[in-house]
Amino acid sequence: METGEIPVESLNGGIDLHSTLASGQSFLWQREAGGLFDAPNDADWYSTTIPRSEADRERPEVVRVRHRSGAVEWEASFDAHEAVKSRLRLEDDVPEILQSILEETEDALLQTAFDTHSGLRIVNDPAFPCLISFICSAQMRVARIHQMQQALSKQFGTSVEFDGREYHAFPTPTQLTEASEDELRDLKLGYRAPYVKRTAHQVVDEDVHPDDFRGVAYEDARDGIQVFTGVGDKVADCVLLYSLDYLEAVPLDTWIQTAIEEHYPECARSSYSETSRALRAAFGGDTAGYAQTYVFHHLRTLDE
DNA sequence: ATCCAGGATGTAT
DNA sequence: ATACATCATGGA
Repeated sequence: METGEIPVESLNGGIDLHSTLASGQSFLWQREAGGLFDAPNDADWYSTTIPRSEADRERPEVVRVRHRSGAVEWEASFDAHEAVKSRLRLEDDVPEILQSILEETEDALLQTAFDTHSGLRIVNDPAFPCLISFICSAQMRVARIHQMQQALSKQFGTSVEFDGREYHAFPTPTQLTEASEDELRDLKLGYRAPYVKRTAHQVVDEDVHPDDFRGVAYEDARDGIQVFTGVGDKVADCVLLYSLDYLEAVPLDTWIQTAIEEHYPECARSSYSETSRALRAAFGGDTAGYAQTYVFHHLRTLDE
């Protein structure tokens, strides 16, 4: 086992692992003790797997992290320093980003969301698992989306032992093509089962991968990634924001639509694309996704 | 029971 | 382009 720590407390605004990993951005982490959505304990470890390479079925790597005295501590099956920095976007200067957003829009909701959830960061998930996660997200609650991804991993992913425990990698595209629609429905994917199966086949048979859109102009990438079955504007934005490095993406889900009605009615337009442009501008442009993610998490947790 | 959850698809207009 | 029904599932 390799270990390390990455200082984050005063650097780039620190991190709240629970807010970051259980706020409906990523569905690929779990808590070592207890359910991901149970009340958090300060010293909890959060674990996930990392594909070793593009090749299918190679033994995946395992990493776990916790927040300790001003640092992210990690333990892993490999030297995970760069992977942890990348997966948690530890190089984002979050205070600078949030302050920059507030300079453009002096807004009580944003201010409250930023203050209430200090340490919330945007994640950087691997693209295919992120794509499947958000295809499954349609009309589903956060906890159940997470449950579905864990079920997919246990059923179809490669299992690997680390530090005496068994972990399950997210299935590769090929592994998912070998799942039948009925098997996917047995995992409670419902009508999303054929979307997942068809998307996996697109990756394998048509040689198109969500990573292919990395670097394409934002709106072109959002349109382009909708070639995958089950991906519309909103899911496309989630994949761009939480996996492909597009911090300007502002997924317009039901919570954000309500927020527009109640807080930003001047941003409402007749199409997703136009509303997205207006809200993106209101949320400070290039890093608008940070504002979106804070508002989403804030509104969704108001009753707690 | 009825409504809703990080919506998308197929079809008709 | 836009409007509508339809698609599973479980919790409130």
